[in-house]
Amino acid sequence: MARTQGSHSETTGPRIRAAAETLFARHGYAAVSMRQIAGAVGLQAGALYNYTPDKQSLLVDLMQRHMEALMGAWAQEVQGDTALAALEAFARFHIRFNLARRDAVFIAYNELRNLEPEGFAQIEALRNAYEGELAGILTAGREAGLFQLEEPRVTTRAVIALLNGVLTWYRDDGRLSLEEVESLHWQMVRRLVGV
Amino acid sequence: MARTQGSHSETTGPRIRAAAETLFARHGYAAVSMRQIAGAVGLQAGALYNYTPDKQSLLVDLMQRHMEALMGAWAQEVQGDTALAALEAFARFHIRFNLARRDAVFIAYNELRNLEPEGFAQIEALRNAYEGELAGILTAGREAGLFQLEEPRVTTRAVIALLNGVLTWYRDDGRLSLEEVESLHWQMVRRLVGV
DNA sequence: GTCTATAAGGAGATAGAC
DNA sequence: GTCTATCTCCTTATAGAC
Repeated sequence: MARTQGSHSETTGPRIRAAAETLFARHGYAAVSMRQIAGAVGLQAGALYNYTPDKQSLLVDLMQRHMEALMGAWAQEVQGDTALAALEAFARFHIRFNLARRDAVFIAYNELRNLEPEGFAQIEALRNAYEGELAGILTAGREAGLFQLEEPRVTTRAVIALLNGVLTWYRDDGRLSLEEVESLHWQMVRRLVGV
Repeated sequence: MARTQGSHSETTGPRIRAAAETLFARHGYAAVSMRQIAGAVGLQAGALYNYTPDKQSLLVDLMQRHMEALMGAWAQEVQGDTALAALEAFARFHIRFNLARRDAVFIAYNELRNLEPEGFAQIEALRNAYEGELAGILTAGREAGLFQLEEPRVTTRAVIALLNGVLTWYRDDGRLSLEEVESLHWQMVRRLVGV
Protein backbone atom coordinates (compact mmCIF):
# COMPACT_ATOMS: atom_id res chain seq x y z
CA MET A 1 0.00 0.00 0.00
CA ALA A 2 2.90 2.35 -0.61
CA ARG A 3 1.21 3.80 -3.67
CA THR A 4 -0.70 7.03 -3.30
CA GLN A 5 -4.32 7.24 -4.24
CA GLY A 6 -3.62 9.53 -7.17
CA SER A 7 -1.37 7.08 -8.97
CA HIS A 8 -3.26 4.62 -11.13
CA SER A 9 -0.70 3.76 -13.74
CA GLU A 10 -1.11 0.01 -13.32
CA THR A 11 -4.85 0.03 -13.86
CA THR A 12 -5.46 2.89 -16.25
CA GLY A 13 -3.79 1.09 -19.15
CA PRO A 14 -6.25 -1.80 -19.01
CA ARG A 15 -9.12 0.56 -18.37
CA ILE A 16 -8.24 2.56 -21.45
CA ARG A 17 -8.11 -0.60 -23.54
CA ALA A 18 -11.42 -1.78 -22.14
CA ALA A 19 -13.10 1.54 -22.88
CA ALA A 20 -11.63 1.70 -26.37
CA GLU A 21 -12.76 -1.86 -27.07
CA THR A 22 -16.33 -1.12 -26.08
CA LEU A 23 -16.48 2.14 -27.99
CA PHE A 24 -14.76 0.85 -31.13
CA ALA A 25 -17.10 -2.14 -31.24
CA ARG A 26 -20.19 -0.02 -30.76
CA HIS A 27 -19.46 2.94 -33.02
CA GLY A 28 -16.49 1.93 -35.13
CA TYR A 29 -12.86 2.98 -34.86
CA ALA A 30 -13.15 6.02 -37.11
CA ALA A 31 -16.25 7.31 -35.36
CA VAL A 32 -14.71 7.26 -31.87
CA SER A 33 -12.56 10.16 -30.70
CA MET A 34 -9.72 10.10 -28.22
CA ARG A 35 -11.81 12.48 -26.11
CA GLN A 36 -14.60 9.91 -25.90
CA ILE A 37 -12.21 7.20 -24.79
CA ALA A 38 -10.61 9.51 -22.24
CA GLY A 39 -14.03 10.58 -20.98
CA ALA A 40 -15.09 6.96 -20.46
CA VAL A 41 -12.07 6.43 -18.23
CA GLY A 42 -12.33 9.80 -16.47
CA LEU A 43 -9.28 11.37 -18.07
CA GLN A 44 -8.54 14.25 -20.37
CA ALA A 45 -7.57 13.33 -23.92
CA GLY A 46 -3.93 14.31 -23.53
CA ALA A 47 -3.39 11.76 -20.76
CA LEU A 48 -4.06 8.88 -23.15
CA TYR A 49 -0.77 9.57 -24.86
CA ASN A 50 1.04 8.30 -21.78
CA TYR A 51 -0.31 4.87 -22.71
CA THR A 52 -0.34 4.81 -26.49
CA PRO A 53 1.74 6.70 -29.04
CA ASP A 54 -1.37 7.30 -31.14
CA LYS A 55 -4.91 6.13 -31.85
CA GLN A 56 -3.89 3.61 -34.49
CA SER A 57 -1.55 1.81 -32.09
CA LEU A 58 -4.40 1.46 -29.64
CA LEU A 59 -6.41 -0.38 -32.27
CA VAL A 60 -3.54 -2.63 -33.28
CA ASP A 61 -2.83 -3.39 -29.63
CA LEU A 62 -6.43 -4.46 -29.03
CA MET A 63 -6.47 -6.73 -32.05
CA GLN A 64 -3.11 -8.26 -31.28
CA ARG A 65 -4.02 -9.05 -27.70
CA HIS A 66 -7.27 -10.61 -28.83
CA MET A 67 -5.74 -12.82 -31.48
CA GLU A 68 -2.98 -13.94 -29.15
CA ALA A 69 -5.47 -14.72 -26.39
CA LEU A 70 -7.46 -16.74 -28.92
CA MET A 71 -4.46 -18.75 -30.05
CA GLY A 72 -3.28 -19.25 -26.49
CA ALA A 73 -6.64 -20.46 -25.27
CA TRP A 74 -7.03 -22.86 -28.18
CA ALA A 75 -3.55 -24.28 -27.53
CA GLN A 76 -4.66 -25.18 -24.01
CA GLU A 77 -7.90 -26.78 -25.08
CA VAL A 78 -8.26 -30.54 -24.80
CA GLN A 79 -8.62 -31.67 -28.35
CA GLY A 80 -9.38 -35.36 -28.20
CA ASP A 81 -7.59 -37.95 -30.30
CA THR A 82 -9.78 -38.24 -33.37
CA ALA A 83 -10.51 -35.62 -36.01
CA LEU A 84 -14.17 -35.83 -35.05
CA ALA A 85 -13.41 -35.06 -31.40
CA ALA A 86 -11.05 -32.29 -32.45
CA LEU A 87 -13.68 -30.73 -34.70
CA GLU A 88 -16.25 -30.79 -31.93
CA ALA A 89 -13.71 -29.23 -29.57
CA PHE A 90 -12.95 -26.52 -32.10
CA ALA A 91 -16.59 -25.70 -32.79
CA ARG A 92 -17.49 -25.48 -29.12
CA PHE A 93 -14.33 -23.59 -28.23
CA HIS A 94 -14.80 -21.07 -31.02
CA ILE A 95 -18.36 -20.26 -30.01
CA ARG A 96 -17.64 -20.13 -26.30
CA PHE A 97 -14.45 -18.11 -26.49
CA ASN A 98 -15.69 -15.62 -29.04
CA LEU A 99 -19.09 -15.09 -27.44
CA ALA A 100 -17.30 -14.15 -24.23
CA ARG A 101 -15.33 -11.48 -26.11
CA ARG A 102 -17.72 -10.19 -28.70
CA ASP A 103 -16.43 -6.66 -28.76
CA ALA A 104 -12.90 -7.83 -29.47
CA VAL A 105 -14.09 -10.24 -32.15
CA PHE A 106 -16.22 -7.60 -33.78
CA ILE A 107 -13.26 -5.24 -33.94
CA ALA A 108 -10.92 -7.93 -35.23
CA TYR A 109 -13.26 -8.65 -38.13
CA ASN A 110 -14.54 -5.17 -38.97
CA GLU A 111 -11.66 -2.82 -38.39
CA LEU A 112 -9.03 -4.57 -40.45
CA ARG A 113 -9.63 -1.98 -43.15
CA ASN A 114 -8.62 0.77 -40.75
CA LEU A 115 -5.22 -0.81 -40.14
CA GLU A 116 -2.10 0.49 -41.78
CA PRO A 117 -0.18 -2.12 -43.78
CA GLU A 118 2.19 -3.31 -41.03
CA GLY A 119 -0.58 -3.81 -38.49
CA PHE A 120 -2.76 -5.46 -41.10
CA ALA A 121 -0.09 -7.99 -41.99
CA GLN A 122 0.49 -8.89 -38.34
CA ILE A 123 -3.18 -9.48 -37.59
CA GLU A 124 -3.81 -11.35 -40.80
CA ALA A 125 -0.94 -13.72 -40.05
CA LEU A 126 -2.46 -14.51 -36.65
CA ARG A 127 -5.84 -15.10 -38.19
CA ASN A 128 -4.42 -17.38 -40.86
CA ALA A 129 -2.68 -19.37 -38.14
CA TYR A 130 -5.99 -19.82 -36.34
CA GLU A 131 -7.83 -20.85 -39.49
CA GLY A 132 -4.96 -23.22 -40.15
CA GLU A 133 -5.82 -25.09 -36.95
CA LEU A 134 -9.28 -25.83 -38.29
CA ALA A 135 -7.95 -26.61 -41.76
CA GLY A 136 -5.61 -29.16 -40.19
CA ILE A 137 -8.44 -30.90 -38.40
CA LEU A 138 -10.53 -31.04 -41.56
CA THR A 139 -7.81 -32.46 -43.78
CA ALA A 140 -6.86 -35.01 -41.11
CA GLY A 141 -10.50 -36.07 -40.92
CA ARG A 142 -10.74 -36.34 -44.66
CA GLU A 143 -7.63 -38.49 -44.88
CA ALA A 144 -9.02 -40.71 -42.12
CA GLY A 145 -12.15 -41.13 -44.20
CA LEU A 146 -14.30 -39.47 -41.54
CA PHE A 147 -15.29 -36.32 -43.39
CA GLN A 148 -16.60 -35.69 -46.88
CA LEU A 149 -15.14 -32.43 -48.19
CA GLU A 150 -14.84 -31.29 -51.76
CA GLU A 151 -12.58 -28.34 -50.98
CA PRO A 152 -10.94 -28.18 -47.54
CA ARG A 153 -10.05 -24.50 -47.82
CA VAL A 154 -13.59 -23.55 -48.76
CA THR A 155 -15.01 -25.75 -46.04
CA THR A 156 -12.68 -24.22 -43.47
CA ARG A 157 -13.94 -20.75 -44.25
CA ALA A 158 -17.53 -21.92 -44.39
CA VAL A 159 -17.29 -23.46 -40.92
CA ILE A 160 -15.74 -20.31 -39.48
CA ALA A 161 -18.43 -18.18 -41.11
CA LEU A 162 -21.15 -20.47 -39.81
CA LEU A 163 -19.81 -20.34 -36.26
CA ASN A 164 -19.25 -16.59 -36.39
CA GLY A 165 -22.89 -16.12 -37.31
CA VAL A 166 -23.79 -16.81 -33.70
CA LEU A 167 -22.00 -13.66 -32.61
CA THR A 168 -24.45 -11.46 -34.46
CA TRP A 169 -27.59 -12.64 -32.71
CA TYR A 170 -26.89 -14.54 -29.49
CA ARG A 171 -28.05 -12.86 -26.29
CA ASP A 172 -27.19 -14.07 -22.82
CA ASP A 173 -30.77 -13.61 -21.69
CA GLY A 174 -32.24 -15.17 -24.84
CA ARG A 175 -34.29 -18.31 -25.30
CA LEU A 176 -31.35 -20.62 -25.84
CA SER A 177 -28.52 -21.32 -23.41
CA LEU A 178 -24.89 -21.22 -24.44
CA GLU A 179 -24.73 -25.00 -24.18
CA GLU A 180 -27.76 -25.37 -26.46
CA VAL A 181 -26.33 -22.98 -29.02
CA GLU A 182 -23.01 -24.80 -28.95
CA SER A 183 -24.69 -28.15 -29.47
CA LEU A 184 -26.94 -26.91 -32.27
CA HIS A 185 -23.98 -25.53 -34.13
CA TRP A 186 -21.93 -28.61 -33.52
CA GLN A 187 -24.67 -30.69 -35.09
CA MET A 188 -24.77 -28.38 -38.10
CA VAL A 189 -21.00 -28.44 -38.51
CA ARG A 190 -21.02 -32.19 -38.16
CA ARG A 191 -23.53 -32.57 -40.97
CA LEU A 192 -21.82 -29.87 -43.04
CA VAL A 193 -18.53 -31.77 -43.15
CA GLY A 194 -20.34 -34.93 -44.13
CA VAL A 195 -19.86 -37.08 -41.03
CA MET B 1 -29.59 16.05 -77.58
CA ALA B 2 -31.22 19.25 -76.39
CA ARG B 3 -29.29 19.15 -73.15
CA THR B 4 -26.14 21.17 -72.83
CA GLN B 5 -22.91 19.51 -71.94
CA GLY B 6 -22.69 21.26 -68.59
CA SER B 7 -25.93 19.87 -67.24
CA HIS B 8 -25.52 16.47 -65.66
CA SER B 9 -28.33 16.36 -63.16
CA GLU B 10 -29.67 13.03 -64.36
CA THR B 11 -26.38 11.22 -64.03
CA THR B 12 -24.66 12.90 -61.10
CA GLY B 13 -27.12 11.46 -58.59
CA PRO B 14 -26.21 7.88 -59.49
CA ARG B 15 -22.55 8.76 -59.77
CA ILE B 16 -22.59 10.22 -56.27
CA ARG B 17 -24.21 7.07 -54.92
CA ALA B 18 -21.73 4.86 -56.73
CA ALA B 19 -18.77 6.81 -55.39
CA ALA B 20 -20.18 6.84 -51.86
CA GLU B 21 -20.81 3.09 -52.03
CA THR B 22 -17.25 2.34 -53.03
CA LEU B 23 -15.75 4.68 -50.46
CA PHE B 24 -18.02 3.63 -47.59
CA ALA B 25 -17.28 -0.03 -48.28
CA ARG B 26 -13.56 0.50 -48.45
CA HIS B 27 -12.98 2.89 -45.57
CA GLY B 28 -16.19 2.89 -43.55
CA TYR B 29 -18.93 5.48 -43.39
CA ALA B 30 -17.42 7.46 -40.53
CA ALA B 31 -14.00 7.61 -42.14
CA VAL B 32 -15.22 9.03 -45.45
CA SER B 33 -15.76 12.77 -45.82
CA MET B 34 -18.22 14.56 -48.05
CA ARG B 35 -15.20 16.19 -49.69
CA GLN B 36 -13.82 12.77 -50.63
CA ILE B 37 -17.10 11.72 -52.19
CA ALA B 38 -17.37 14.99 -54.09
CA GLY B 39 -13.79 14.65 -55.26
CA ALA B 40 -14.43 11.16 -56.61
CA VAL B 41 -17.25 12.55 -58.75
CA GLY B 42 -15.43 15.71 -59.76
CA LEU B 43 -17.52 18.11 -57.69
CA GLN B 44 -16.99 20.42 -54.78
CA ALA B 45 -18.47 19.31 -51.47
CA GLY B 46 -21.25 21.87 -51.44
CA ALA B 47 -22.73 20.51 -54.66
CA LEU B 48 -23.54 17.18 -52.99
CA TYR B 49 -26.25 18.88 -51.00
CA ASN B 50 -28.29 19.28 -54.18
CA TYR B 51 -28.67 15.51 -54.08
CA THR B 52 -28.85 14.61 -50.42
CA PRO B 53 -29.97 16.60 -47.40
CA ASP B 54 -27.04 15.25 -45.40
CA LYS B 55 -24.45 12.48 -45.17
CA GLN B 56 -26.63 10.18 -43.10
CA SER B 57 -29.41 10.21 -45.71
CA LEU B 58 -26.90 9.16 -48.33
CA LEU B 59 -26.07 6.08 -46.28
CA VAL B 60 -29.70 5.20 -45.62
CA ASP B 61 -30.49 5.67 -49.30
CA LEU B 62 -27.73 3.25 -50.33
CA MET B 63 -28.88 0.61 -47.88
CA GLN B 64 -32.52 0.95 -48.79
CA ARG B 65 -31.87 0.66 -52.51
CA HIS B 66 -29.74 -2.40 -51.92
CA MET B 67 -32.26 -4.20 -49.74
CA GLU B 68 -35.09 -3.42 -52.11
CA ALA B 69 -33.09 -4.60 -55.11
CA LEU B 70 -32.35 -7.80 -53.20
CA MET B 71 -36.00 -8.43 -52.36
CA GLY B 72 -37.10 -7.54 -55.88
CA ALA B 73 -34.57 -9.83 -57.53
CA TRP B 74 -35.47 -12.74 -55.25
CA ALA B 75 -39.17 -12.25 -56.00
CA GLN B 76 -38.41 -12.74 -59.69
CA GLU B 77 -36.30 -15.83 -59.15
CA VAL B 78 -37.67 -19.18 -60.29
CA GLN B 79 -38.04 -21.11 -57.09
CA GLY B 80 -39.05 -24.60 -58.09
CA ASP B 81 -41.91 -26.51 -56.53
CA THR B 82 -40.25 -28.44 -53.73
CA ALA B 83 -38.55 -27.07 -50.64
CA LEU B 84 -35.35 -28.70 -51.82
CA ALA B 85 -35.47 -26.89 -55.15
CA ALA B 86 -36.38 -23.65 -53.40
CA LEU B 87 -33.46 -24.00 -51.00
CA GLU B 88 -31.03 -24.57 -53.84
CA ALA B 89 -32.47 -21.58 -55.68
CA PHE B 90 -32.05 -19.45 -52.56
CA ALA B 91 -28.48 -20.54 -51.90
CA ARG B 92 -27.38 -19.95 -55.47
CA PHE B 93 -29.29 -16.68 -55.76
CA HIS B 94 -27.88 -15.33 -52.51
CA ILE B 95 -24.29 -16.02 -53.51
CA ARG B 96 -24.68 -14.76 -57.06
CA PHE B 97 -26.60 -11.60 -56.24
CA ASN B 98 -24.51 -10.58 -53.28
CA LEU B 99 -21.17 -11.31 -54.92
CA ALA B 100 -22.17 -8.96 -57.74
CA ARG B 101 -22.80 -6.19 -55.21
CA ARG B 102 -20.23 -6.73 -52.54
CA ASP B 103 -19.79 -3.11 -51.63
CA ALA B 104 -23.51 -2.68 -51.00
CA VAL B 105 -23.68 -5.89 -48.99
CA PHE B 106 -20.67 -4.94 -46.95
CA ILE B 107 -22.25 -1.60 -46.11
CA ALA B 108 -25.62 -3.16 -45.31
CA TYR B 109 -24.00 -5.48 -42.77
CA ASN B 110 -21.35 -3.25 -41.27
CA GLU B 111 -22.81 0.22 -41.16
CA LEU B 112 -26.05 -0.56 -39.37
CA ARG B 113 -24.49 0.81 -36.22
CA ASN B 114 -24.03 4.18 -37.89
CA LEU B 115 -27.74 4.47 -38.64
CA GLU B 116 -30.01 6.63 -36.58
CA PRO B 117 -33.01 4.80 -35.10
CA GLU B 118 -35.51 5.45 -37.92
CA GLY B 119 -33.15 4.33 -40.65
CA PHE B 120 -32.06 1.35 -38.60
CA ALA B 121 -35.65 0.17 -38.15
CA GLN B 122 -36.37 0.45 -41.86
CA ILE B 123 -33.34 -1.54 -42.93
CA GLU B 124 -33.80 -4.16 -40.24
CA ALA B 125 -37.38 -4.75 -41.34
CA LEU B 126 -36.21 -5.37 -44.91
CA ARG B 127 -33.54 -7.74 -43.72
CA ASN B 128 -35.98 -9.65 -41.56
CA ALA B 129 -38.29 -9.99 -44.55
CA TYR B 130 -35.45 -11.47 -46.59
CA GLU B 131 -34.45 -13.88 -43.84
CA GLY B 132 -38.11 -14.79 -43.57
CA GLU B 133 -38.00 -16.08 -47.14
CA LEU B 134 -35.34 -18.59 -46.19
CA ALA B 135 -37.07 -19.42 -42.91
CA GLY B 136 -40.24 -20.22 -44.87
CA ILE B 137 -38.38 -22.60 -47.15
CA LEU B 138 -36.75 -24.37 -44.22
CA THR B 139 -39.94 -24.85 -42.21
CA ALA B 140 -41.79 -26.04 -45.33
CA GLY B 141 -39.03 -28.55 -45.95
CA ARG B 142 -39.14 -29.73 -42.39
CA GLU B 143 -42.88 -30.23 -42.47
CA ALA B 144 -42.51 -32.17 -45.72
CA GLY B 145 -40.01 -34.42 -43.95
CA LEU B 146 -37.21 -33.35 -46.31
CA PHE B 147 -35.02 -31.49 -43.83
CA GLN B 148 -33.76 -32.31 -40.39
CA LEU B 149 -33.63 -29.13 -38.32
CA GLU B 150 -33.60 -28.80 -34.57
CA GLU B 151 -34.23 -25.05 -34.56
CA PRO B 152 -35.43 -23.42 -37.80
CA ARG B 153 -34.57 -19.90 -36.65
CA VAL B 154 -31.04 -20.88 -35.72
CA THR B 155 -30.62 -22.82 -38.94
CA THR B 156 -31.86 -19.87 -40.99
CA ARG B 157 -29.21 -17.61 -39.52
CA ALA B 158 -26.57 -20.28 -39.83
CA VAL B 159 -27.28 -20.73 -43.54
CA ILE B 160 -27.17 -16.99 -44.17
CA ALA B 161 -23.90 -16.73 -42.25
CA LEU B 162 -22.43 -19.65 -44.15
CA LEU B 163 -23.37 -18.13 -47.52
CA ASN B 164 -22.18 -14.66 -46.53
CA GLY B 165 -18.79 -16.11 -45.71
CA VAL B 166 -18.09 -16.31 -49.44
CA LEU B 167 -18.20 -12.53 -49.71
CA THR B 168 -15.13 -12.15 -47.55
CA TRP B 169 -12.76 -14.20 -49.67
CA TYR B 170 -14.07 -14.81 -53.20
CA ARG B 171 -12.12 -13.15 -56.01
CA ASP B 172 -13.24 -13.04 -59.62
CA ASP B 173 -9.77 -14.02 -60.78
CA GLY B 174 -9.34 -16.73 -58.14
CA ARG B 175 -8.95 -20.48 -58.50
CA LEU B 176 -12.67 -21.26 -58.33
CA SER B 177 -15.36 -20.06 -60.71
CA LEU B 178 -18.60 -18.54 -59.50
CA GLU B 179 -20.45 -21.68 -60.57
CA GLU B 180 -18.04 -23.88 -58.59
CA VAL B 181 -18.37 -21.74 -55.50
CA GLU B 182 -22.14 -21.79 -55.80
CA SER B 183 -22.19 -25.56 -56.11
CA LEU B 184 -19.77 -26.14 -53.26
CA HIS B 185 -21.89 -24.03 -50.98
CA TRP B 186 -25.08 -25.61 -52.13
CA GLN B 187 -23.65 -29.02 -51.22
CA MET B 188 -22.68 -27.74 -47.79
CA VAL B 189 -26.09 -26.17 -47.18
CA ARG B 190 -27.75 -29.36 -48.36
CA ARG B 191 -25.86 -31.44 -45.84
CA LEU B 192 -26.25 -28.79 -43.14
CA VAL B 193 -30.04 -28.96 -43.26
CA GLY B 194 -29.94 -32.74 -43.09
CA VAL B 195 -31.17 -33.66 -46.56
C1' DG C 1 0.69 10.93 -14.64
C1' DT C 2 -2.53 14.20 -15.36
C1' DC C 3 -3.83 18.66 -16.27
C1' DT C 4 -4.80 22.97 -19.27
C1' DA C 5 -3.91 25.20 -23.37
C1' DT C 6 -2.99 25.16 -27.97
C1' DA C 7 -1.43 24.08 -32.62
C1' DA C 8 -2.88 22.76 -37.16
C1' DG C 9 -6.12 20.92 -39.80
C1' DG C 10 -10.47 18.58 -41.38
C1' DA C 11 -15.31 17.81 -40.58
C1' DG C 12 -20.51 18.75 -42.01
C1' DA C 13 -23.29 22.02 -43.68
C1' DT C 14 -24.89 26.73 -45.52
C1' DA C 15 -25.01 31.34 -48.25
C1' DG C 16 -24.91 33.65 -52.15
C1' DA C 17 -22.60 34.60 -56.74
C1' DC C 18 -22.88 32.90 -61.29
C1' DG D 1 -26.49 22.94 -60.56
C1' DT D 2 -22.07 24.14 -59.32
C1' DC D 3 -18.85 27.13 -57.49
C1' DT D 4 -16.19 29.70 -53.76
C1' DA D 5 -16.11 31.22 -49.29
C1' DT D 6 -17.24 30.65 -44.81
C1' DC D 7 -19.34 29.30 -40.21
C1' DT D 8 -18.86 26.45 -36.35
C1' DC D 9 -17.25 22.69 -34.33
C1' DC D 10 -14.44 18.77 -33.56
C1' DT D 11 -10.27 16.11 -34.58
C1' DT D 12 -5.35 14.16 -33.35
C1' DA D 13 -1.47 15.25 -31.14
C1' DT D 14 1.92 18.12 -28.48
C1' DA D 15 3.98 21.49 -24.84
C1' DG D 16 4.74 22.69 -20.52
C1' DA D 17 2.86 23.59 -15.67
C1' DC D 18 2.10 21.02 -11.58
